[in-house]
Amino acid sequence: MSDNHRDSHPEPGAPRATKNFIEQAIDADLAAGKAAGVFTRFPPEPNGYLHIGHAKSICLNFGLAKSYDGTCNLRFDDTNPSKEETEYVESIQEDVRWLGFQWDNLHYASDYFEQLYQWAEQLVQDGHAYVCDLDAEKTREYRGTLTQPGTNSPYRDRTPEENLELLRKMKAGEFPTGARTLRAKIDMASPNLNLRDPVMYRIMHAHHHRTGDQWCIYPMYDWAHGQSDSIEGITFSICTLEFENHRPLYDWYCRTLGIHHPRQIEFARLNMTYTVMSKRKLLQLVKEKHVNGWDDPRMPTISGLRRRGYTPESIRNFATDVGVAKFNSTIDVIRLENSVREHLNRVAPRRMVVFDPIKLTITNWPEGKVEMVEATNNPEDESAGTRMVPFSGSLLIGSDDFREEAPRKFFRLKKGGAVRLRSGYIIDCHDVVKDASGNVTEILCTYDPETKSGQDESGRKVKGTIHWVSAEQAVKVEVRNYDRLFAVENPEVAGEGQTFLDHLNPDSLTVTEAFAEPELAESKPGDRFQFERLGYYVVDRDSGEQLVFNRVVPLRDSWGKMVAKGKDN
RNA sequence: UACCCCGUGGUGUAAUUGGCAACACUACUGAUUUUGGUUCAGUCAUUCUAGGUUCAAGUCCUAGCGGGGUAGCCA
Repeated sequence: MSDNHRDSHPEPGAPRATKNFIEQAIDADLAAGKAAGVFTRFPPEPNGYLHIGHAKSICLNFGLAKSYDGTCNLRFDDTNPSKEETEYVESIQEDVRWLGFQWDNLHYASDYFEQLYQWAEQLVQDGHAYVCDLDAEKTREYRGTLTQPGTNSPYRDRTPEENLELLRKMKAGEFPTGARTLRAKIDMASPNLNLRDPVMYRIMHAHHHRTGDQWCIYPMYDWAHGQSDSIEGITFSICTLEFENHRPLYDWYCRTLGIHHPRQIEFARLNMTYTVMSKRKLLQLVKEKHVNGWDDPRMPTISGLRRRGYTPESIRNFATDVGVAKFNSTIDVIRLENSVREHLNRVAPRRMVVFDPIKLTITNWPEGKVEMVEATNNPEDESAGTRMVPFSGSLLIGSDDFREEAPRKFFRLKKGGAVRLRSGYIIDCHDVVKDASGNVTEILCTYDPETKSGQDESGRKVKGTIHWVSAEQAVKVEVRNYDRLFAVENPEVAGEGQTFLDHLNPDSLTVTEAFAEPELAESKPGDRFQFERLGYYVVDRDSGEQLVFNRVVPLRDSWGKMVAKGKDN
């Protein structure tokens, strides 16, 4: 096992150097014979799209199963028909698969509704559950507060016979929505509010995405989740911290029913800077059209990251990298961006694309001549080979790469200076052409024929290398430069009368036209490239006649940093 | 102010379970470079505080401080 994270490019679930607290707990249980193996599950509610936080949980659950040679199920926690939709069921499966995981079994909590009901009758008959007629408001009043104990429901002491009859009538649809509940009979004075006679079933005359109108009573999370785990033979039920207070109830149900008892272990959910992670807020962003759908490349959803150009491998690496603990931390989004940079640096072919172009004419180039020059596809990977790029006397370069007058530290092209054209020749700038208002419209250079890339024996050295395209052969493309969706580290912190929406970054998307080397015309949606000296880009599915590229993430830019700090001269 | 959980560099995670505080990322320096990318080297800590146990405490004990969670017929 390597202790070096940098050379670990894990397959799904590959082992890491040190064990996290969950693995240590598993080791202990396994050694003590408390668990027969590692059987986990990923249990999303199909009421929204999966996001990067879920990715952490997916990597954890599937990863644990893989490294311990166990199994991991995908189970939809579909116990609330009013929120759940088939659309979400499908997107979730797609996202899990795309991340590189395959579940051993696909289940739905709704598959267990009948079994759950049988167990409910058992609890009723054993005097562990009762039908309560209190409405929602009264139930809350009777529950007490954080500092005061609750009081017993007046319906708490109904006989098992009476309860059974009422429960059957509830199930048969004889009462309206919200009229009654089935509650576990535990302890209204418990300091843990989850144990103050929690509701097991509520009446909802609603259409369920899978069971249709078969049921009008639906189990609550606590009543469904642990039992579903139990039925599936789950041994370690991994969930997030907010369920910690639910564990005593989880245990109570399994113990009281006398069924297989998985161990629930909680870990801290992922928080990340410059984004929001709650399903409610993500839904709001979509519904109010602050973004263009769930898979908008600015969204932290798996589908958004996919469209943004993130690779599954980079997300898996990120998940392993941030680790698992119980401390409520916030991960710097830079780490996510780094993980995709690190991967794409190794695998993305390089291409030259010019933004905000300015014309550059080579005055000593033979009229009309086009020369094909050889360019390296990826200096990090020799097997990626080379490609041919057309070079001519009429070129386009980025206007950022030229200044008529420039400070000492400006290594790019300036009047009277020289620079290498990537994969081409060294050129010397001797003059510029300006329009009436004094703006440079054309740069005039000569090229040095002795300095052709790959066969340069001139010994000439220049400080800068810039990219370019041949004006005639360049392909016009659309570029969508995405940036962070929010302008502040923690959008949740909003001032008086503000919401997280007030922190949306107005510059999260900048669309521009750019000029690409012709090779790029062949690319298809999903293809990823490094635009040399600029960043990583992916072909968007919106591409048609004209290609559309999304910026995954820019390259590190130490020059830009110097400029920002005023250290550029 | 009830109960539960958590406090280790700027960030996140470790520390053979009582034995030299480590790894990664960021930031900053420098080197290399036909991408101001990549790569390489270096720099950055009173382990929340105060006591205690011990030859030895990030780790164990006590008290305090700080952060998070919990009062859905949501999950």
